[in-house]
Amino acid sequence: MNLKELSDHLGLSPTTVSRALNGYPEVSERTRKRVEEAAKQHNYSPNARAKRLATGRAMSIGHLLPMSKEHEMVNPVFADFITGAGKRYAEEGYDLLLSVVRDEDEEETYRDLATRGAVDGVVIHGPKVNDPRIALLTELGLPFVVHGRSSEVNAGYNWVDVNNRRAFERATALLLDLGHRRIALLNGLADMDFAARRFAGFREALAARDLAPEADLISHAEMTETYGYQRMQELLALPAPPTAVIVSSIIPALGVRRALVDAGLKLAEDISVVIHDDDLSYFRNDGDVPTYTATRSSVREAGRITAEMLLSAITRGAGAPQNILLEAELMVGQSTGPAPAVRRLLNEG
Amino acid sequence: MNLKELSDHLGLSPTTVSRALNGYPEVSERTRKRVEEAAKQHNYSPNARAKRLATGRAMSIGHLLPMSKEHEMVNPVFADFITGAGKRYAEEGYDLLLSVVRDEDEEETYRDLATRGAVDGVVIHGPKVNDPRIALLTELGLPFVVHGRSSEVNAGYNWVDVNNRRAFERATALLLDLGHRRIALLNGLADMDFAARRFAGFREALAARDLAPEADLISHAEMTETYGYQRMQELLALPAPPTAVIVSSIIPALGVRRALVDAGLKLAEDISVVIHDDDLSYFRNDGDVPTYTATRSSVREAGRITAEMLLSAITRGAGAPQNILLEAELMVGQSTGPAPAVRRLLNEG
DNA sequence: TTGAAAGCGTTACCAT
DNA sequence: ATGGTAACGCTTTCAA
Repeated sequence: MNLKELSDHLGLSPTTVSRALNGYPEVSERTRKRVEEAAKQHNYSPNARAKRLATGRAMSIGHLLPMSKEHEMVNPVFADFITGAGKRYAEEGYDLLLSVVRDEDEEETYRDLATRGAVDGVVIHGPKVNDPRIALLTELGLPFVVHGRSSEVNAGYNWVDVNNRRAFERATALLLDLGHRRIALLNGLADMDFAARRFAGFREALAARDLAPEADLISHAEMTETYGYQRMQELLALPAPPTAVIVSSIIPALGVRRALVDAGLKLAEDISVVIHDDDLSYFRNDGDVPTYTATRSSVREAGRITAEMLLSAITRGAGAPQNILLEAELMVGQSTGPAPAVRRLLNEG
Repeated sequence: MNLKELSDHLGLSPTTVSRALNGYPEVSERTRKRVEEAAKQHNYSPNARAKRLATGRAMSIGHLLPMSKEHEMVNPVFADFITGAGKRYAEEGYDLLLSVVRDEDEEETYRDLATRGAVDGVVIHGPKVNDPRIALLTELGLPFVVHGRSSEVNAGYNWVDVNNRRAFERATALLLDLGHRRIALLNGLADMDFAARRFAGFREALAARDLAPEADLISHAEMTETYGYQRMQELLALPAPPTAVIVSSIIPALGVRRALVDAGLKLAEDISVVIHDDDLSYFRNDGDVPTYTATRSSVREAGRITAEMLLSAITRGAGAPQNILLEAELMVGQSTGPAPAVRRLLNEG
């Protein structure tokens, strides 16, 4: 059933029926009631295709996941994020369009999306330190929000990010306070913005105590379990192994744990491990496993906030760029102990 | 730039330009060339909203993820699957619409999607043993493909599934051949179709040797690391613990490994572990970690195949239901050894 | 408060 | 081979 049929059936004009259904004030309460009931009864909802053409709005939001040729992994955080955002879209009658786009045809895909008018705005995932998509979308005039930031881009733009720098500064400071001096960092790929900010926080905590990061304790790579396993083995083989390790995600942390177990080492006693876990919700450990968890933020809530910001930019117009920085919650578990040498002193004293 | 402007610019009618761009045969080669060049130069692509209304097709496919109130976890396989499917859609000019729908407003969401005409077809994820969505979509006349199956639904419908039954039958048979008799199964939620089929394969392998599954060795739960950890501890505490364990996913398997390590047990020597891993691709272990891997299938390829089937159902009409059963590849690693008692015999002999 | 009619930007039918 | 025009199903402007 379409609008014309429904209005014929009611003995009203399509105009009035449309108005009644879209909450226009100039329609009488009596008519509105009648129309609404008839619509429900005949299971009518306006044809999305016609509505989109008539209003000039796509009523959909694009979520664009970058995927380079070498690194085909999709961030696990994504599923949770999209759940939160999708819910908000649904409330406002928007659809969520998902597109996995390879780096190489990035520009074409974005231009096409804009000129086709398939979306009213997009969310950018996985921003690099210097991400070309921001300039591109600005040029295209397509409203967007970045999930994360792109530090080397100077222009203003909308973003929602978690305070990665601060989270890693606090985690590092925690370990330093426990007496650790050789702290390893297993970070994500160096060109990812979140990884750069985490590294910055790490460096700042050290600098505050006049310490400098040691190159052989720092690594950047895609966050797989294998990475954690192999890297931890390398670290243990160093002349002076670290007494503590900060891991950028739960996935490589699983590998780290395996390497420690293989080496017969005990968490918190022989070595301290701090994990940052945007990802933890995915594992649903219910507070059980990694007791050595350090920080966590609600990924789903971030999705909701991002959606909110984008919808606002679309409906209420661009205005000044909006930025929201979410603070990660610090949780300290039993796998963070004093440095071995420190504990020896404590025991002796 | 829209069609009218482009055609004015070329001194042609919109009709001709549209035909040239859509590959109709009745347009002269010379004109087509001219039109194509002008379109590229002016960065013209037809407005998706207008096209959709004119053709009566949404040119988009919905992917519908169920999410119950209690179990908010999104299957990690999903990201890979959607990448494969999305690529195929893009090739055919279709957009991918993603919707996370809660069980409670399932019916309303589906009806709305159909009457709004927002999609030309949908892919159903995470089917239950008896999934009401199949009857609903059939009634709505919306083309669909199920990723997985719904065993207790008798009507025909399109599906793409991996041979879960066979994979678990083979895994179980492998362990039985190695001499194991007390084999535990850590399965997914009992009402999920994939879990039911895996259990069926497990039972069949036992039955083929006149063995029956033992209730205290079987468990069904959401596949978290915690589940693997706690369940493995329960199993080890049994009067007669299992000599082998089959785990339905890599996630709980990580918990199983942790429990074994905690208990001071060695894989393959003290206990055998077989993991089924649709999920493994996500971890990108590059053949390193779980050497105790049993089966694997290419999730991305499954996505592509599913997309292909749905597009065919949409464009070439419904026809007879299509079904594709993908075989899982069996890989046996070093963590599957003979049963402890068996090995003792071998050593003594 | 209601209705008629003009758009939205395509595609597709019918002429030429 | 090309063009005029209706149609797709809504929203929105202008009249009444």
